[in-house]
Amino acid sequence: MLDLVDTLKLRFEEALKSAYGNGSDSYEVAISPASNPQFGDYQTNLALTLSKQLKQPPRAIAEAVIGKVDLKDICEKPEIAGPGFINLKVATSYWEEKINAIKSDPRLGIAKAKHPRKVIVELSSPNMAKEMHVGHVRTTIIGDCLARVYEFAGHDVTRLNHVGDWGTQFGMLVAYLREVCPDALTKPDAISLGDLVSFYRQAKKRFDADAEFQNISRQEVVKLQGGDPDTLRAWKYLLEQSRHEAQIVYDLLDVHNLIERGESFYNEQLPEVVRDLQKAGLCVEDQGAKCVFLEGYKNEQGGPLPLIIQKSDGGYNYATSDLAALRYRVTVERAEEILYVVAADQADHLGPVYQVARRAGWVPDNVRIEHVQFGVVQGEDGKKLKTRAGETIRLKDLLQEGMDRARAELESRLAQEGRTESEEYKQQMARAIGIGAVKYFDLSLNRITNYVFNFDKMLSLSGNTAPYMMYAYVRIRGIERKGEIDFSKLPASAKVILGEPVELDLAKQLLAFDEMIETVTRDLLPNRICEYLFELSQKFNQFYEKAQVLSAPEPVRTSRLILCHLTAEAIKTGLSLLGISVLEKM
RNA sequence: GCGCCCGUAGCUCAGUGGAUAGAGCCCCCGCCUUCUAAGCGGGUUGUCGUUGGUUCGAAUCCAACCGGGCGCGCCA
Repeated sequence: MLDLVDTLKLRFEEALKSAYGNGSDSYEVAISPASNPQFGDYQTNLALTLSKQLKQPPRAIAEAVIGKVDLKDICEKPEIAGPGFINLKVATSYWEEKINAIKSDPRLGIAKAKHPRKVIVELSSPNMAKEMHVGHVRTTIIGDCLARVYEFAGHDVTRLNHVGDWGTQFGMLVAYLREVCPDALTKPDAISLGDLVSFYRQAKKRFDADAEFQNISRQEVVKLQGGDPDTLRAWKYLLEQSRHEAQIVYDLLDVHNLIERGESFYNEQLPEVVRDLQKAGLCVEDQGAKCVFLEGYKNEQGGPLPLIIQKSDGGYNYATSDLAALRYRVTVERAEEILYVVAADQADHLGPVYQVARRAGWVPDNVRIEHVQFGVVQGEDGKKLKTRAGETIRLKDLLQEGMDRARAELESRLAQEGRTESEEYKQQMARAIGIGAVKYFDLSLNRITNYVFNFDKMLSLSGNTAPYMMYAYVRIRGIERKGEIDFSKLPASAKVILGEPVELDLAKQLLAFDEMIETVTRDLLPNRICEYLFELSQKFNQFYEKAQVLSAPEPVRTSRLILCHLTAEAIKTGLSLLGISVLEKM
């Protein structure tokens, strides 16, 4: 109810002006949801905030403002409580009017953005020399979720997959394969990605131990960057393999429309980036490397800390390609908002990159650049999650285990209830529930904090989990089936009547959808969506217990059917923002 | 050593300037002749890491300290 909040704000600002005259124009009135339902729906603490400025006790201000404010068409009489809180209880007739206004709108009354922004979400970004592992799950899921929310809000969204497809890691791999498995570099399908991963490991080991091999690897990098056809072809085969494997994971996660634009894309722009920084007077040569010294960062001795943009050997590192990427996104693509969905441990890398880009004058002031950081996925030991053997966990395996566990649970449940479902539907259920549970668990936690990965908790079917939301949805579909009703064909003339408290609570929650969307685009916290959906599902389940739908007399029956319809749309839409699908039956 | 993030109920976590700090899990009790009980209702649980400070008001802002995670000059 963003419009209601705006209206309340305006009315209180007018009342303030009329009570205290000029000078009160500058008073910003904050309207917030009531801290406790017993106090009503909204509250304003303006009397407390302005007490000092107006040199009056809060309660006196509250009295004066209430005497002036006109809210008859919206609320019951405002009440003053405690030290000077003003509590507002919105009239049921007002809620009825609002819910009836959106009753046939699948967007729940939410308008698309008046001024769509060009938004780039950088997400996933796996290292193409390796398989995707558990470390990629958060960036992929959170990034996709934010992209979906921005799309829903009507913005122009690009999901950029900034893959690691360049630099030393590939030189090293090509050098190693040239030696032990030359076929891999000339035939597209000579090795599998699994082989590639073990080759990568061996190559890395060799690289760390063997100076001669390091030289050879660096030469391969130079060849690659210089466009040597042999090396380039080998590089392309490696990428093909890797891409194919990554696609399996993206399909499982239902993440689409990724635009792969890796580090290699910016290769040609790197010299320009350095020249730009030189022109801007930011570039300093130090110990043979080209650097930009940072503001607000110190090195270990407390001295100035540089961001190295060109190494002493003339090569470039990832700071340069990240600068090139940022410059390209802002100056060529004209992005107005760039979200970097990247782990929190990169804060000391991205902060300097943003700083240098701004100091170079590439980024207009109104462009929003955010490091959407997230914590580590930990094992039970509180360290980065690994297998018992100390290996990284493949993302594909992790998702498969989620589906397997969901499938097993489902089978035993169906057997217990003597139900039969088609194999196709069972697969669909196992996937929706298994993948949904993994995604939901991650998205329901505040992204900033680390979390301990726990399959049992993740796949638990009660509490704030995906299945709880999906089940509420299934219950609604059940009503539609049982009553042989088509929600989309309910009579246009029918009205929602909010007679019971459970109906009123449900309607209010439905009308809060727009506030949730706004919060998420502001704070970039997907857990707010989960919180909203959990409350919505709880309110629906309470409604379901206390308010019989199909057996109710008209016009209550149709009124409740409309509420069911709207709730189903809200859950479906909300889950779709998380990238989770709904089921007709469970 | 320096920097960033985190510390809230037995466990997992919400809550980032306002009223008596919330939810889920766990545990106990009650509710299926009625739209799927993967549900609903009721009950127990707190030095908000510690100590100071700012404020009419602090879990929330500031400082120091303690504990945990992560990172730190030419890998990405």
